[in-house]
Amino acid sequence: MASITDVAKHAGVSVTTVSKVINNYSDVSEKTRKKVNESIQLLRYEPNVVARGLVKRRSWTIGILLHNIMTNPFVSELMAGMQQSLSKSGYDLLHLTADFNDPEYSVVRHCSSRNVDGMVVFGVGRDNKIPLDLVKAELPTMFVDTDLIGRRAGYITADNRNGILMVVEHLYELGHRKIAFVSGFMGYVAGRTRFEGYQQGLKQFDLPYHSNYVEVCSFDSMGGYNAMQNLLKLPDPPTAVVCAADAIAIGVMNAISDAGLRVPTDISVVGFDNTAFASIVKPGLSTVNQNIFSIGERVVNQLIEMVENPDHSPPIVVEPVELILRESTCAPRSTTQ
Amino acid sequence: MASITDVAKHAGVSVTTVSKVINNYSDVSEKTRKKVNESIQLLRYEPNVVARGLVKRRSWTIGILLHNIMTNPFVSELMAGMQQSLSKSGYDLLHLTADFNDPEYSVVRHCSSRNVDGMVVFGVGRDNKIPLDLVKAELPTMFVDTDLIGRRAGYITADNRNGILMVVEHLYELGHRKIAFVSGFMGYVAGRTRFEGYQQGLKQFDLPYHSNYVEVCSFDSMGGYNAMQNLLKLPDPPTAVVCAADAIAIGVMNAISDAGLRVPTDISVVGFDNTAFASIVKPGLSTVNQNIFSIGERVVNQLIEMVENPDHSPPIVVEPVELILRESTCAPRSTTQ
DNA sequence: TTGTAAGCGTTATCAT
DNA sequence: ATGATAACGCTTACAA
Repeated sequence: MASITDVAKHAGVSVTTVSKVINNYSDVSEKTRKKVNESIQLLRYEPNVVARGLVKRRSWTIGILLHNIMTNPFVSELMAGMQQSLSKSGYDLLHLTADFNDPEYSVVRHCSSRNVDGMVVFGVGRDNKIPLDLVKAELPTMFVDTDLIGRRAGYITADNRNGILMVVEHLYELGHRKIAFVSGFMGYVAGRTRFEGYQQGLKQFDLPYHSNYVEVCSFDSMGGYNAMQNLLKLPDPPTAVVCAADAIAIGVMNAISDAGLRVPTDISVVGFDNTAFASIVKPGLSTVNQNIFSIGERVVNQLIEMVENPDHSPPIVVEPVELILRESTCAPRSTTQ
Repeated sequence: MASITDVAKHAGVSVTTVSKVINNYSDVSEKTRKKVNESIQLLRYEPNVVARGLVKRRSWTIGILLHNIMTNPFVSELMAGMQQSLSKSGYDLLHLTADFNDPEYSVVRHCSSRNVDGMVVFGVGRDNKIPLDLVKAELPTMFVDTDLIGRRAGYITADNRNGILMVVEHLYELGHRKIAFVSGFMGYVAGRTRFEGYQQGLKQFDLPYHSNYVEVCSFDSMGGYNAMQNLLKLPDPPTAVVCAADAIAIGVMNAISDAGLRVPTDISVVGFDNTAFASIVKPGLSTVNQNIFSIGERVVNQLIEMVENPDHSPPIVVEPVELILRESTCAPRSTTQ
C-alpha cells in the first residue's frame, strides 16, 4: 500500500503538502492540490489511520464492552443501530475482548493501549468494577441500561417505567382490577424501573398493592412458568399478568394453558421487549416494544459528540417505548368483582 | 498514561532495554529486568499497541464484516464464540463499518488503513465484490458460510448437507415415504447444500424425487406458510416436511394447523438451526443444531493461525451438526402407501 | 504557498 | 548486556 511519502514523491511535493491536501488545509494552491489529488487517485493511496492516531492520540475507534452476549437478545439490534450511526462518522467499532473474571484486567489500560476514543458498555451492572473505572478515568463513556453517570459518562435506557405504566393502563381500561406482576431479578435498572412502573400504575388507578401479586423469578420462560403456577394457587388469582420480559411471558402463558385455562379469555398476559417470540407465539403476545436500534444509533451519536467536544455534558437519554397489542389481552370474564 | 520513555527514565535505563524487557528478550540481565519490571508495575505502564503496530505493521486486530446483522439470528452466538477464542490471544475484534451500497468503498483499503491483520466475513454472498477483493488482495481471511477460497482465504460452514441427510434418515425410519422440502432461496451455500442433502437423502433411501415436493420460498415464517399451503393443495400431499430453516418451519406448522391438521400426527415437520423458537413453539420443533459458537471459536483460531504463520494453508472447515428431536415428528398415519 | 524538522511510542539494527 | 540511532506513517510548528 502506498504511503504518504510515495504520494509526495509521485507528485513532486513534500510530505507536508500532501498532508495538507488530505486534511483540507487552505494554504495549498489549487494547482498543487490538483496534482496531489491525482497522485492519490493513481496510487490508490489511503491515509494510515494508525499512524495518524499515534500523533493525534486518537484512533477514530469506539470501544464496546459486551457482557453475556449470548443471553441478551438485543446485541445484534443494538449493534446494527450503532453501525448505522457509525457509517457516517469515520469511526470503527472495536470490540474489546475482556476476561471479566481476570482481576488484573483493566479496561482503562486496555483502552489507552489502543487509543480508544470512547466506550459503549452494555450488560455490565453498576456493581462491576469496570464501569466505575471508566467513570473515574473520565474516558468518554455511554452506558446502555446502567444508570451511571460521571464527568464524561452518561447513559441511555428505554422508558421502562412508562412502558409498564401503559400496560397497566391498557389492562385497567379493559376492566382488569386484579393485575399481577412477574419480574426478573431486579439487579439491573431495567428490572427496577419496570417494577416501579407497575407500582405507579396501581397507584394511578387506585388499585391496592398486594405483595402476593408480585412474583420475582429468573429472566426466562422457566422462571415465568413457576411464577405463574404460584399465582394460580392463590385463593383469588389475578385476571391479568404483566411480565417484565417476553421470555417470562412465554412461560406464564404455558403455565396458564397447562392449568387448563386459556389466554386471554381466562387470563390476560402482557410481555416486554417485543422479541421475535412475541409475534410467533399463539396467541400473539401483547408487549412493549423498545426501539433498540434507535438506542444503538443514539448511543453512538452522543458518544461521538462527547468525544469530539470535551464540553459536551454527558447526557441521560430515555428512549420512548410503544405498546404493541396482539391477542393476549381482552376484558376479564366478569367485570364485576 | 505512562510511556516507555517514562519507564526508562524511572528505571534509569534506555528505552531499548525497556522494550527488550517487555518483549522478553534474553539479552537482559536479571538485575535490570527486575528493576524495569518494578518501574512498569509502579507506573502502571501498558505498552501502546498502536505505536507498536506502526513499526510492526500489525494491529493485533481481527476485522469483521457483517452483512444484514439484524436478520441473522446467529451474529451474537458467532461473536460470543469468537470472543472466547480471542480472549486468549491478545487480539481485539474490529467491527468495520462499511457502507455496502457505496461503490467507492474498498475493504482492502479500509483494512490496510487500520493495519487489520485478518478478516472474518459473515453473511456476504460470493457474488459481492467485497469477498473477491479480499481474496485478491491476499489478506488473511476466513469466510463464514461462503464457499470461497484463495491463497490466504479459507472458509467455515456447518455440515448442512449431512444435517438434512440425518433428517431424511430419521423421517424414513419413522416410516415416511412422502417427504417434501421447503427451502429458502439458494443464493447462499447454506441453502444449496441443504437442498443437496435432501436430494442425497432421497437417493440413499430409493425415494423418488418429485419437483412438486420442493418449494422455494423466502427465508421466513411467511414464506414457509405460503409454501405449505401449496403443498397441501397437492393431490397427494407429503406426510413429512423438511424445512431449510426454523423460521420457515414455524410458518409451515402454522399453515398445517390453520388447515385443520395437526403436527406431528397428520404431518411431521423438521426445521434447521435450532433457534430459540424451536424449543418454544408448540409442539416443540425437531431441528438440526449448528454449533455456531464453536464455528466462532474455530474461525478465529484458524484466522490467527493464518495471520501468524504465512505458510499455514487456508482451511476449509466443516463443523458437525446434530439432530435435535422434539415433538414435531412421528410415524405417518398409515405406513402403507 | 511550500518545505524542513521534530515528535507521537514503539521496535530493530548495530555499535559499544 | 546495554544503548544510540533510525525507522514506521503521519501531523504540526516554524522557517523560508
